[in-house]
Amino acid sequence: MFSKACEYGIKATIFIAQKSLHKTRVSLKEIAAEINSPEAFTAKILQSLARNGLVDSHKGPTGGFEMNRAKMDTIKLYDIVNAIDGDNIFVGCGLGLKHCDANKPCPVHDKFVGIRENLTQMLKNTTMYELASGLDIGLTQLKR
Amino acid sequence: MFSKACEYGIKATIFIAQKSLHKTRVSLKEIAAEINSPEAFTAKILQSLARNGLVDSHKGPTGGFEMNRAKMDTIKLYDIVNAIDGDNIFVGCGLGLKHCDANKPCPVHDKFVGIRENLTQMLKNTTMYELASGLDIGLTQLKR
DNA sequence: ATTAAATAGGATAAATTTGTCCGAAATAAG
DNA sequence: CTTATTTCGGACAAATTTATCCTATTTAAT
Repeated sequence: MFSKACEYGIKATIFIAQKSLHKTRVSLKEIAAEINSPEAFTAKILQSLARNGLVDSHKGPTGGFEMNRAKMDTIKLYDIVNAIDGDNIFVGCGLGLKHCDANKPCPVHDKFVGIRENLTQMLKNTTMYELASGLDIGLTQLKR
Repeated sequence: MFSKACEYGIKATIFIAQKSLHKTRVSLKEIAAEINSPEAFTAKILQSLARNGLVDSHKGPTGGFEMNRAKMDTIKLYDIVNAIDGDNIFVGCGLGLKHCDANKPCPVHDKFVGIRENLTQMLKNTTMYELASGLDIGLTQLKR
């Protein structure tokens, strides 16, 4: 459903947010170890998220990644997915047609409308804070 | 959501089924032209679907692909997707974890359960006949 | 039998995604 | 100021997906 890059990006962001709940900055190394992802590849994804303002990064010793509480409430899962995989999953045709809509639908158009809407709304309604909290209290996991 | 191969496979199968409604066999060339797909690549996909018994193929002059009415009613969109892309989209973890379930859920597990179930049920409930009919009466399209 | 038309299948190539390497830039601390 | 630590960013490499090419096999028709 999501690209590998997006999976890593989501997991990394949730972990960063969880640590930020405790005012702790995390390094790339810690992140990659925690979410079990290739370090250099994860770095690329985090750079992109940082450039897009979805996480904050700091260079130098004691540097690393963090996310303030305001962002945790503002930024939705949707924003992470959209930043990494783009909006094709939200708006594109299920069969890859360029011009597919209610007027000129592909054979699966109507079948997909509802599911896509559910997915989009779910992602748009899910805050990073919510995901970080669940992880923080041990309700959810990022490994295995 | 689906791989390119899967998109081509779905479109090709629907077209084959539609033509079979009129007892007409279609060649690879016609299929690729109709669904706007690379011919040789489409051939690979159709070979695989034929090996799996999802479409019937015939060699030689007047040969081509077809699907009898019984299969149209039996075979679901689910079967096509499963044959080409496998079952990861139906059963795999949204974040790619190997061991993610209700007991040890990833942060998005609960959020995805419903959506995934909707998708699976929809694909399992959609027959090739239904899709072929919609195309046949001009309600849907495979191009553009 | 011969021919032509069609799918089957192996080998290969191109494109994209995933992953690695290394030097540059920033910055905290002594 | 120097050093060590960390992210940044470009170039490169590997793996996977997508796409092509060519020959073999099957089969209908003459």
